[in-house]
Amino acid sequence: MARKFIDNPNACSLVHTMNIIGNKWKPIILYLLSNGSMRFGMLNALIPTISKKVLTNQLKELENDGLLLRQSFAEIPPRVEYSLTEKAIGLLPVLRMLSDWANEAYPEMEFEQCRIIENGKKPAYNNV
Amino acid sequence: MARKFIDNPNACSLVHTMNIIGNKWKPIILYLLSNGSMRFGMLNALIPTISKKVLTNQLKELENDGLLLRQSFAEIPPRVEYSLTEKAIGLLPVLRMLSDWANEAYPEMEFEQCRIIENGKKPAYNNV
DNA sequence: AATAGTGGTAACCATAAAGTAACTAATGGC
DNA sequence: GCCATTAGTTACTTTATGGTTACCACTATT
Repeated sequence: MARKFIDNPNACSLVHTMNIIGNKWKPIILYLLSNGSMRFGMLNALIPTISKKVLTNQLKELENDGLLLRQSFAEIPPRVEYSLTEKAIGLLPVLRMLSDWANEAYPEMEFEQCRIIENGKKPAYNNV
Repeated sequence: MARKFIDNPNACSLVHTMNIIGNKWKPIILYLLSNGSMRFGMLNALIPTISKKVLTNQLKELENDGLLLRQSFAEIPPRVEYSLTEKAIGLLPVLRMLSDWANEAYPEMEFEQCRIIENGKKPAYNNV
């Protein structure tokens, strides 16, 4: 009877990290918040290809995982500010390394602007 | 008329990296290959919760992105060895940081063994 | 003659993730 | 009275991802 799990502590913490940040939008969100807090609408403007529904959802998950602080102000119209927690700040150098790696490993690519999914097709990444 | 792309070089190379390794299986595969080459069947045994179809597919994508070398030997029964390229080796310290981060950020968790999806439910990560 | 062993592939199905459009609450300004 | 504003939510549809089972090729062994 075969094992039904991965039996390796390092692989497992890696899996855990990837479960938290390893998707299409979360690293971008964290990166954009690295210079300070930002409102929902601003995040949506900087990532124009994400839908509001999904952005809401990603922010909620990041908050639940302890990476984001959500501050809601009792104003009309509403104002909500998102900022990084200490946990997330500890991740920033790693994110930086991930992006540096792409620049080194794929020097022929120019990462000026990127589309994130256009018309439901891959590539999720595309130079413009 | 709104932008349809993300206008930030650092975010874009980050997106690119995550498109390459930011999914459920790829970081594990790379990690397992960090000690040397390995056969298809061995990878499958060490990641018992992945299906052959998906493993094949992930290996193919990693090969296409220049992270894996695939060596097929003309033997019966067949033997195929996968190993990391230089590009992938450059990624290992980053993977290590990702896993270290999880250990620091979530000290209450014990990453001994993990299940990767059970019965189609999250959590994708689960202590046993 | 049947079976085991390896690294797949094909057809088909289930689930998860993401997208779209319309809608809401509460207030200020015209 | 009407519209704009913001941060969402809801219901519904589409796309992507992953899983299951069966099958293949080729040889050695029983």
